[in-house]
Amino acid sequence: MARKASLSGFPEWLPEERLIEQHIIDVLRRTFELHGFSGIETRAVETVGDLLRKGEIDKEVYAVSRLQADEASASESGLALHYDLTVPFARYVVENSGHLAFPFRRYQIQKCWRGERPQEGRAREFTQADIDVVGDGALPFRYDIELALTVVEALGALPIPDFTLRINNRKLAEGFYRAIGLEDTAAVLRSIDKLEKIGAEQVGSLLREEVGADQEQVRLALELAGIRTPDTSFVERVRALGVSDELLEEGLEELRQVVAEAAHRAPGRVVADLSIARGLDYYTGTVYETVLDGHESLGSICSGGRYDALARKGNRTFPGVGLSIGVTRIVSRILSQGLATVSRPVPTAVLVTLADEGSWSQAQEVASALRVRGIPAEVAANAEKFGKQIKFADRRGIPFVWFTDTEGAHEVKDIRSGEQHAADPGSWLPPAGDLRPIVSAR
RNA sequence: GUGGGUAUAGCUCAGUUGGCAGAGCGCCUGGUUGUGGUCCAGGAGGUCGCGGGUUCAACCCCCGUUACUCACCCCA
Repeated sequence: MARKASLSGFPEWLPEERLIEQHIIDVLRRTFELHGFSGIETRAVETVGDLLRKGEIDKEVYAVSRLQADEASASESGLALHYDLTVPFARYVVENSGHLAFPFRRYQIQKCWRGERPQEGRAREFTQADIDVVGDGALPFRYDIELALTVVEALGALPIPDFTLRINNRKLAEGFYRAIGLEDTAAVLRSIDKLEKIGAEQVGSLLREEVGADQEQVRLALELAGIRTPDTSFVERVRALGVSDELLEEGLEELRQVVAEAAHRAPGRVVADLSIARGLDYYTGTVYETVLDGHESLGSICSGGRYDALARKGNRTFPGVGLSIGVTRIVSRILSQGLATVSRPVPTAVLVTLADEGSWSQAQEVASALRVRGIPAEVAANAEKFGKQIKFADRRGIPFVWFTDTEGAHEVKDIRSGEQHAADPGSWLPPAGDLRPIVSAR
């Protein structure tokens, strides 16, 4: 279950829990690199000016300053911890544009900080795993498809339940709402975004109150948002609403391409969901959101989209498309619901015991001989009774105990089965499943 | 920021009308004198979140406070 942290919202895991988190980070990194994304790390702080440029909510941002602040440290003033990885990446692209080859694809797995009220799945300090592709001036639409397929593969390799990647397109939504006379698309999207949570009727009231929509506009908006298909059949259903608009058509075609290819390459994992809005207003095309099936209340575990101007430098613009995976959100749910298990809680595979106090050095040689072949081993610190040394291993979940008698004969015991036999430190290997802790879905 | 809940042993939790601080699990020791786990016997372990108040007497009642937690908001 989810453990209390000493400070709410700043989770700290036990070793066996951390093994699960590390496994997830390892899987994501491996998948991203298989798809050719380069890893980068950006500093923890940005200037407040850079962070707020995207119009985020400033009260969530943690400011950073020295306790003994003085005027001389003006260059350090106005620093704050980043609350996502997109804004720092945008700055990084601008600063290093001369050294990067575009389109540039990168992954970035780092802590982020937001000063909000914590709950399960929402921490103040959390890890995000981002992938983005950014172009110089233009970025082929095809990347919108590729990014979706990459995260589907990455999430599919994690010890989590089935998930659904829901995809929509901002052009489609904006074109549609504009065509039916709803000009404040941002406000419309904010209301539509609540559809799953509060239901169609309440959203209808919201639309009437917030944007002054009439009966017919509410009907059409709700009809559109109610469309959810695992294939390209959403296109006909949108057309059947009888609304025509140039931007709407463009969005329809883009979404059709993404869903067609995704349905082909990752069947069952992707749906066109025209209710997906995404709060952030810098998205300009494809938008993604991912929920764990049966864990919808947890919220999105992976979301993102296309932005025409991730960054600007002089008269150059850098369009991008990217997704963020909420590592901490996923880990906290895995732990609270026991969705995954680890085969043992420590890295150690073998405890090398001591027959007497004088054999410590010899035991270290045994351990070294094992480590050379990649077998994690540790040596007992004292020549306690064997019963105690075995118990030491048992409590920690170390599966094997090594004995060397005074004549130098070696034996290894599997303390789960109790089996014990002669073994050679230079050639013995544990079963493959016991070499390292293994994380698996329950 | 708004509203609800909780706080007692390492962990999970009892604690009656206000009357000596409890259980299970875990831990330590011994039985078993250098091969654990089961069993038996014994043992250690507490600022009852913190600060006030009422009372002969407070874990219990009252006030305040802090932390945790759930929901709203928002999001990964």
